[in-house]
Amino acid sequence: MSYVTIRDVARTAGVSPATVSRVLNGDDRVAPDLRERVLATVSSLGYRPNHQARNLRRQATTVLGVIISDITNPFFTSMVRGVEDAASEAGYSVVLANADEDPEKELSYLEVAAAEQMAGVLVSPASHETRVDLLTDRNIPVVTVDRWLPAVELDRVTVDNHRAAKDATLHLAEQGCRRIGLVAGRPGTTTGSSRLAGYKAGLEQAGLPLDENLIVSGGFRIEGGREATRRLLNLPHPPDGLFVANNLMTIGTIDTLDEAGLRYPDDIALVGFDDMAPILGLRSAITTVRQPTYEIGRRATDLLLRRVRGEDFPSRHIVLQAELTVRQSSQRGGKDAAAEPPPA
Amino acid sequence: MSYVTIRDVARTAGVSPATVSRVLNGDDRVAPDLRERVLATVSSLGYRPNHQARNLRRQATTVLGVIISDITNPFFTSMVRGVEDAASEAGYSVVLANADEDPEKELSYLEVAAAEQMAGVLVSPASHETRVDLLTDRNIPVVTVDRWLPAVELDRVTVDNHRAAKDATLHLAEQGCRRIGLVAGRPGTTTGSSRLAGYKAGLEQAGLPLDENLIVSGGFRIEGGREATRRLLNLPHPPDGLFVANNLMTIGTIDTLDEAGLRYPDDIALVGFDDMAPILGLRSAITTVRQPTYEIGRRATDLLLRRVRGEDFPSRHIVLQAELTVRQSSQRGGKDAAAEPPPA
DNA sequence: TTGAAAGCGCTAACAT
DNA sequence: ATGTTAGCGCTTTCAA
Repeated sequence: MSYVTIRDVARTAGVSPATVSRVLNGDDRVAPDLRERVLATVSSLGYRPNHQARNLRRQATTVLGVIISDITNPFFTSMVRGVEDAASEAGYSVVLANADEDPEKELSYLEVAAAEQMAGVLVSPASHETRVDLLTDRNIPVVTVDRWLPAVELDRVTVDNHRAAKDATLHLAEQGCRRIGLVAGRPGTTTGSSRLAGYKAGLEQAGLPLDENLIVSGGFRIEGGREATRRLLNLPHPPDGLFVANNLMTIGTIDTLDEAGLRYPDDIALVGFDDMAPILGLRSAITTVRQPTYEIGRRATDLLLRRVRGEDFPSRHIVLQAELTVRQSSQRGGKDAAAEPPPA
Repeated sequence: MSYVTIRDVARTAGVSPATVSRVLNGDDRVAPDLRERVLATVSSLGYRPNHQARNLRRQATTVLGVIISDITNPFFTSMVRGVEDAASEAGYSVVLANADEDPEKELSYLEVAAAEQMAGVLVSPASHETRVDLLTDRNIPVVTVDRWLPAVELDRVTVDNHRAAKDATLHLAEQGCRRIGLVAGRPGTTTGSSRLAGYKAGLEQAGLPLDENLIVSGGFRIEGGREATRRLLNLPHPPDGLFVANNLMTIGTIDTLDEAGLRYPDDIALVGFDDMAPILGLRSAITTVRQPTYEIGRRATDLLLRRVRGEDFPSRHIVLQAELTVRQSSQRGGKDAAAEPPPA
């Protein structure tokens, strides 16, 4: 209401609004003296451009949206670093929205992104029903990260969840586990089902029987991990190894094992998915499948920016590799396993 | 370009744009049959309002910004939950920006917030020089959270850092520590200096001498905590107790202590600031000062929304209490201290 | 109760 | 090289 507009600058500098606009947008053909005068006026008046107006006129923004399924998960916050670096190099800014694994919240943020005409959006879908069409219908490019939508043909960046889960399962089998339990992820997400499928493939390749009782979902949340682990421990034939399908659930699992007085790997071997910043990798020494989180963010953003710039190409599926990092929690029988007991 | 505007709806429904606008904004005085027709057309055409245009006209948005100083810090992500709940109840959406403790990044997000004309902004300032004037000059309400700006009179929500740090220090003294080290926070933040001051006050009250060598800054980051702890351990007279001024640094400290083969509380008593989601409180059993993160987010947002709605009142300083939660890492001499050694 | 018209701040086509 | 003008999509007086 009472702030400086491009008109004010123009009047004060004694030029037309168009000239001010040109200077501000780096248009070459403006006389040096005028440019000088405009710039001086801009800073003396403290002029700040109004993006809403600019965007409305240009029909384009330089803001990228990231709709995250759970902001308390370090996987995403670490990924965001990669997004921000890639975006800021290209002159875009990034705003985040937290869907909190709630399809309704997610929907409302998709609507915000559409209504705000964001230049492009990165989504980690909370379900298979995620309404990305709200964006694509408006020609707003979308790239899915981490998870993807089977029903929609879109660019995506993921890790090879199937292989990683199979590796983890095989590793447990190699350590001598015969009954490997799975604390599974959220049903209705591709990560959840790929890791489940990889687990099954691992069992098969190891020649171990599949026991459905050994599979319990923890919904990718800490509390879910806790409950799922309790259920598994209370089984008539409890597992001798555990593969936990994400980092948050691993926290819940560790806590439950401690509660039950079970030690890993001695009483039960343990492999998690995703590091927890450096935390899980620390003194807890949990074997985990490590994802290249920063890289995921960068690659997804690079892809998104190409779409934003109007490039047209068949949809790309970038699949990065996740690596099993073996630490103490899964190493059985080795004399090193209990070599360095953490302080009480 | 090729999407549905209010004009299209108007034309198709056989009314004027003004009428469509009225229906969409819940204006009473529209004939029921027209309202009916408009609504039907809106959904059949798949019309979505363009916020940029609306905001430009109204000179107001319903988006709140949160500029976070470090998104990988669970303190902030947990706080954001409170922000989102309070905002969505009031019909506002929330976008986050990560300043990453970098004043330049922070500045660029302040500019984004101003240019996007956000309704209000929550800021946790990265330094004392944070340019909130970019917002306040445009009459965009700002509330600072966690940290505040001494040079600017603004609403703020913080915890009583001085008292909390004093309590932590006194607790260590009571456990028999005579040389209490401080892994201090970022200089140039109020949290950093309040916790430092509280530490000094605690020493004084405990009758312990102040030794400047025992104070090393870790800049609120994991790596900083690691380095600061190393420096403290290498002192000619190393500390027998450690107060670490935030959660990320506590991770670094724990790691360094482990590396050095030092056990806590046996070799050195340890108190951290902020829980790390539930992680630090888990089997690591670190004594911490716990902040009411969710509450901080809620209260700050409630305050911000009152300003957004135009309420005028003297600037409020809400100070919440942080509580010392005593766990094993600081309890010396007690027989319980090493009762439950975590599994290797 | 409804419509016509103006204008939010900016940019871009057109004119000079 | 610079200015004039129109208009992005929407809301809101004002008039009818």
